[in-house]
Amino acid sequence: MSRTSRKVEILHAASKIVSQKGIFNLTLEAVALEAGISKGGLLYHFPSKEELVKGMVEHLANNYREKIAGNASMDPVEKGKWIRAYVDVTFNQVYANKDMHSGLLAAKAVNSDLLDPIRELYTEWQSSIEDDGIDPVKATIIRLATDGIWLAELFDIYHIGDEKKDMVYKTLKEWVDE
Amino acid sequence: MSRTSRKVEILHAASKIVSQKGIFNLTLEAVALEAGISKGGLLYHFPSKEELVKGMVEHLANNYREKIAGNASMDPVEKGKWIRAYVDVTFNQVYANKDMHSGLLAAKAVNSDLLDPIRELYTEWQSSIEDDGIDPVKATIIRLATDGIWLAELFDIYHIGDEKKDMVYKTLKEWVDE
DNA sequence: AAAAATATACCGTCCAGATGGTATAGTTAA
DNA sequence: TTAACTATACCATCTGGACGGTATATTTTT
Repeated sequence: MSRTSRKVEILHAASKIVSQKGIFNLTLEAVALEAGISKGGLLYHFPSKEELVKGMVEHLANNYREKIAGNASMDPVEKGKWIRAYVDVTFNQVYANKDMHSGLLAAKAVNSDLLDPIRELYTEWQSSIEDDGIDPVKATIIRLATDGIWLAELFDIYHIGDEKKDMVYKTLKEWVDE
Repeated sequence: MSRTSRKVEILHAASKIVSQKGIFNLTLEAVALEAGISKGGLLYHFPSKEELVKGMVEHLANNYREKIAGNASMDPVEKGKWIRAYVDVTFNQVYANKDMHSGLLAAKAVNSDLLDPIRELYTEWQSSIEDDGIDPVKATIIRLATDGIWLAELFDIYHIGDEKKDMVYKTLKEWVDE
């Protein structure tokens, strides 16, 4: 247990650095400092920077997958449960999204192959969503719009206001049930 | 003329490096090599790496703005012309999109403030789109879905197939005219 | 018009500092 | 005692960018 939790602590420290100071400041020393550990200790857990980023991506991919699957499995209505889960989780889980932001940025910068777990996630979700009993094009557009919100937030290029965000959220959910 | 075109050549070289080799390989030496210039010559045109990235962002922001404005101004129908222009340009201008990708990634990595011109772009577009004679929530969702496509492509996390992309495109444009 | 001065557009080298990673010695817990 | 974990010292490499030059075009002065 101690091993696992230490690792997770380190991953959180790494995420924090990426989101607050940018990818270029994701140095081993900075991560060690933020995690309250020595550089040697950090390298004991993650033998290279690439392994560290790989760990970030895998961790967040697993979390996200579980969260969406859990949400879908608790939905009383079968039709459209996956797209509803995707929309709900993505709109409302702000904290998890920030992890996603950091992981994506770090992986894209360090080595694009590290994004594979996320690609798998998306492939899974896309097929669940298309096989969800509602019009697949409409479902895809709903998913894309949801992605548009969090990806624009990731880059800080456009932050939708709270009221407008709410209206978009409601409209998208209505479309699922139409 | 020679000054301007040299600068643009350098910016293209920088974009190419970012898109092909990632942000960590955007070094002054690599850009100089790709642009067929010496490091000293590069630094003559862009006195620091930050200035180089700033140049990338400003260049692509201006190009994009002109392209969308041009498209909107040539639309015979007033109602919905901005959202139509946004959808058309974003779906169809693949080359310009790649520049956008590189510029965003570089700016986000080097210094978030460099993204300001892109933020302005989005603010302008958003207000044009909302003041375009069609339901603003619907228009916003159409824009978000469009963003979702190119931002997912930016990260290589999800590439929509051509036929599906076409169907999404058609559906979005129908919604504009409904 | 000739000479002098200045500006523009480059080039290649050098270096301090930062960084990823190794080696190694020490500590704690089972 | 052993395995899990931590801390420190160290090294080789890379990078931004400062710097000193060169060549050519343009302007100013005489």
